[in-house]
Amino acid sequence: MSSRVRGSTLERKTFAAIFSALGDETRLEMVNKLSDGSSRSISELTVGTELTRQAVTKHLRVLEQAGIVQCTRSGRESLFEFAPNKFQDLQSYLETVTQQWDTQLQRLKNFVEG
Amino acid sequence: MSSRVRGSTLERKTFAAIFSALGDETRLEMVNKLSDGSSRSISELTVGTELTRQAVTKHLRVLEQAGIVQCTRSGRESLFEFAPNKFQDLQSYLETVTQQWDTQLQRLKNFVEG
DNA sequence: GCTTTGTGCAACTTTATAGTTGCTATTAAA
DNA sequence: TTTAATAGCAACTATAAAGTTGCACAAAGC
Repeated sequence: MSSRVRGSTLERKTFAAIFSALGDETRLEMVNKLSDGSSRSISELTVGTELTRQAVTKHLRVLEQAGIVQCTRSGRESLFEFAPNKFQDLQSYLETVTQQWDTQLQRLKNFVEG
Repeated sequence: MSSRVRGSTLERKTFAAIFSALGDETRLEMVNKLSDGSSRSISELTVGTELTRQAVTKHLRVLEQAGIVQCTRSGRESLFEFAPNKFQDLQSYLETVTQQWDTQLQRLKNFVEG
């Protein structure tokens, strides 16, 4: 059996990693912040949260690992910015699954109706 | 600050739960199986996996809790089937975020150029 | 009635994740 | 050149998640 998902070159494992990275309120909050296109330092992203800088750093690394954000070093700062590619991959994945479901359901309907 | 995500009535917490439920290879595999529209029992869904029935049950309950699958009891069987609504919610969410990103990036571009 | 099949519940182990504290290094500012 | 700010690394705790085993119970089948 193929470990790939139809309509994409990404493996199931990769999708799971992306979903998992987004499966946390704090990280969704960060993604939401960064989706305004600006890049922010770890300290900036820590302000307004109830977390320590180190906790925020860990979350950012999880997002980076999954490819949802990108990190560049500038001086003494680590700047993070949103990277939309993986989001588009997820959209494709969700589309594929729902389309598959639609198609098969229609097939079943046709069969029942004769 | 609002705990809601623009363009949807679902709270961030709910989205996190759905993403989290999909953030597991085994569960993605199950979703993939069930996306053919048919409903299957726990035993059926256990066949072909390396897991015990109880482990599979736990995974299915996680998916059910997140609203990704539905469960109906029929005789002595618990039948699970795919429920696409939450998938559509996710699609909306992803769209919203990427659109927000596009918009803000365009705004930035206009500012720089203008 | 007895057996098989499908399931649920509870207790337990193992491992991963979230979060913390403490220390060090580097960059920028005074 | 001290001092502030920004961050990385390592060790640690606490909690959640994944998976197991064992037992009990209801529904079908013989």
